[in-house]
Amino acid sequence: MMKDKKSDIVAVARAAKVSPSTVSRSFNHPELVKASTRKKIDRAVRKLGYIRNRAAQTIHGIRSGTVGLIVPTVDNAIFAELIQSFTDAIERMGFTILLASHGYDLQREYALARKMLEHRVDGMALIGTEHEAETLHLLTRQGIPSVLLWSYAQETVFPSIGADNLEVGHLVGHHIGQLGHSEVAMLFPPLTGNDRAAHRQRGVEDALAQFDVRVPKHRQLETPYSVSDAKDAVDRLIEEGNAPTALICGNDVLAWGALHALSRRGLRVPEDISMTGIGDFKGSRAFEPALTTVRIPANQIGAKAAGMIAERIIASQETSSGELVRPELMIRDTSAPPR
Amino acid sequence: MMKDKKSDIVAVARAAKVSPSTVSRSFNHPELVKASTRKKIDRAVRKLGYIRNRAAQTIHGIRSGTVGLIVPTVDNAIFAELIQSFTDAIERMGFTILLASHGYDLQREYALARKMLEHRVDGMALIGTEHEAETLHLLTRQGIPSVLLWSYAQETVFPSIGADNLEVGHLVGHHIGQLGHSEVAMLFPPLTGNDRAAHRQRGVEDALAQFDVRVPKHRQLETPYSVSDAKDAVDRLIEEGNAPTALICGNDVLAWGALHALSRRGLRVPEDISMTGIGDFKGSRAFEPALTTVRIPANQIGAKAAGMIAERIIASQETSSGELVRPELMIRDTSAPPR
DNA sequence: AATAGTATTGCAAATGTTTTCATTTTAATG
DNA sequence: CATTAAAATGAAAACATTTGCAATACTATT
Repeated sequence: MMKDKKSDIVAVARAAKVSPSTVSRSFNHPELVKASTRKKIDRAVRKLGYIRNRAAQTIHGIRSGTVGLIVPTVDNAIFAELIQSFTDAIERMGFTILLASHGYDLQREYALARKMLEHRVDGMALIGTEHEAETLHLLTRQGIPSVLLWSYAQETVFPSIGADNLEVGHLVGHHIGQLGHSEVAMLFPPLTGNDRAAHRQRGVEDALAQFDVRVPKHRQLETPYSVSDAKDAVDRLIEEGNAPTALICGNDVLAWGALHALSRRGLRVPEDISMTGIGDFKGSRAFEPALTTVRIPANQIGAKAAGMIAERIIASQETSSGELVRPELMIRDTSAPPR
Repeated sequence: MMKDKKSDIVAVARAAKVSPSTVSRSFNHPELVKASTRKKIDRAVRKLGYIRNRAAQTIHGIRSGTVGLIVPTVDNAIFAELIQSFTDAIERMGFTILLASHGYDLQREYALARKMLEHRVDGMALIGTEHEAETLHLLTRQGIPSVLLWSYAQETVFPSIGADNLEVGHLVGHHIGQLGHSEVAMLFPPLTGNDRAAHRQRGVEDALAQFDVRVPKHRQLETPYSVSDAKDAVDRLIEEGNAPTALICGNDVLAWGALHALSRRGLRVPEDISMTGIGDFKGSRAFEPALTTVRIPANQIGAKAAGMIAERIIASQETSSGELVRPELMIRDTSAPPR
């Protein structure tokens, strides 16, 4: 309103009758300034409504206090949980998050990473291990502490923390194979630019192959991550009379859609068709019937990644080379032997 | 790696054999520098891997190019869609988003807002109309263009864009009342610090009152936004033999959980119990049975809000005083007259 | 070829902090 | 009360840019 004049550190200094240096110190090294002056300064700050300008600090090579997080999409149960836990943890360490999403377009991811670098983020977190060489190169060249979330791989430039999606896929493939299914269908999202999905699918196929099970082309469904698209796709599959005895879904969201389709068609799960998801998102356990899926602990991954990146930022430690999080097969009510 | 020396604008200038001023200009006012010099500069930039430092620009009163977005939580279908559309739109306008979540704690919201101001965000977006006076005061005093998303109210300090949640609640209440239900239960999230939920519930009660329907205490369920909590709560309600003929849920997530509970209990929807949600999240239409709910167009709200805030930032326009988005009752398969 | 006008460029000041170093104040010691 | 050490403060340089103004280099015109 009125006191909008200008609130820089010198205005505060003037109001408190001290020098700007002292004001600065009272913020950054309070132990170096006398308690009484600190009090004066605090009063002036309050009176003027002064707010520190991090941009001006950042210019001094001081950390900006921000961490960039680039995800494929926010609007998806998968990443929502991950984003939440990551931001919570990173925030607790005093950082603020710069968020952007690229819609599974890795070129776009590069552009976004650049933009974040312009903002001088102290660290970067990306989803998955597959990225443009350009992007990775940019990050290493600028020496930005970075981590890759959600999937794990050994040979990555940056530490990755997450599950091995081949193993994840293997888990469900093996489960279904072992139950004795031979008529299997798969429902996955588009694989390009999505190492998670690609590896999972391969894992499933490899595991199934051990049981001499092949999934024919016409039973390999592909839809975006969307309940209704998944529902429609499965609905069509059933209508065509191609119903398998087991349907393996690339993630829980797709499985939910598929479950709805079967429900509408009057097919019983798991009696008529077995179904598996991947992710164990919130809600999958509560689904009726409870979904058999693979648990990938997003919370844990987010929190650990945050800790790891903060560590790398603060201590410049090159230490940890990532962490493999083990997925867990959650056998619930949607999978059973074929009749 | 090696070329890590230091890449400031003067290094670029040196490499291109021009003055720093010219380099700066070639970024900010390219039309003022000769094409050939621009080319030289570009080459130097590329060679050195120079990345602009927005912090240093921001110090000149130039916009930081960031917008703060503070939400109650990310990990929720409700906000996920909103965040996605808002960030997409705001990004398209050249801004980057600073994201934080306060977990329905408005004191925390204040602290987060402050932190964002330290980063000199160009604008702020908050969810809902209920906030600490402190927060609002802070924002106005600093003259930060701000908008309130998701719910609409007239008397707000900042323009709000969203639905009138009284109306939203009224819509479902009226629908259920008109169908002839008198044994009604409600399932809502905690109301404190959540104007959306509070208004909706009041709207429902008001509408029901017109049909002389009262919802007794023991049929007013409260759980956090969680499918499984909702499921458990409804499960308990049924078990106690208090089954109503209609269950009004504060949002779709809760309705999903409730639907699962009924499914498990073998109750048929809508034959035995009618059910309504609020929000029309992705997946509600595909649910089996398809959920009767109130559509609040998150995409639209997010995009419009982004436009509005960008406008206020760029043109300093005080113009638009917000926008009321009309909710739409989506009657689908979960509501019917009581038997 | 000289002139005027315009297009480019550079210089230097300014932006809001932090930090090093020097100076002043305060407290402790003899 | 003088002396010394420690504590507190201030002055000025530094950080990476932008920008107003002045200087220089072109271009077209006569």
